[in-house]
Amino acid sequence: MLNQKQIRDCLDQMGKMFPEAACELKHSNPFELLIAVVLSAQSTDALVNKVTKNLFKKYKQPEDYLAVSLEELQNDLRSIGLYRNKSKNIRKLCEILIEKYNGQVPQEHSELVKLPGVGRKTANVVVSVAFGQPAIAVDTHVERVSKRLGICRWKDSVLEVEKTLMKKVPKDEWSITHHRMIFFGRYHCKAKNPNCDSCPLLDLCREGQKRMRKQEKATQ
DNA sequence: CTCCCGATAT
DNA sequence: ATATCAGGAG
Repeated sequence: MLNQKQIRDCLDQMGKMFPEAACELKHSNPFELLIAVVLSAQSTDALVNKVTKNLFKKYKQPEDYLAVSLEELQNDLRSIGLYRNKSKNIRKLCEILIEKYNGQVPQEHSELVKLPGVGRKTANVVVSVAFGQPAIAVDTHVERVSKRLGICRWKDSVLEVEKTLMKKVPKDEWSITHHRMIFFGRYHCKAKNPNCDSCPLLDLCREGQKRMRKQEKATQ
């Protein structure tokens, strides 16, 4: 396991590698962000942005999602994948926003997670990105990077990963750290072919060193 | 735990 | 062909 100073070194290096790390889901208000994050489950930002470019022209407020048939919304979301669940969730979610929240996106994490299709990770992204509250959303990248580096244990749940990060990282750095880890995971410490060769964190990374040894063996 | 699911990279 | 993608619900 990495100690406090080693974790600090990791985060600083990630900051140098990706100084511009920020939310890549295109949106112009909290409602659009909420929709985009719900759509992003098990999909990619690039694909979500492609779909929302047209989607947000057609659907500007919660009422607009209820004004069309379920089939029409499904058609508009088809290319994202998981589109049946997502269509149904978004319709119900819009209904609740209108009935309970005056058509606005609630700012409280505890309220957000009550919405269909919104779990802990999605709520964390919304409060952090839309409302500036400190949060660490643990997605597939944050989880993989934390486990490879040894910030947490392999068997830890996503909630345990989040708790560890919240304990090890100062609260005023939660949001930026979360984005740096995402960028590091998405563009460098990738799931398939991580760039261990050119990784400034290699001396700190047990998984990276294991991979390098394996590579060494294979090229003999 | 399984299911939902199309697009993309490898 | 197969793994992976800003997960959530049953």
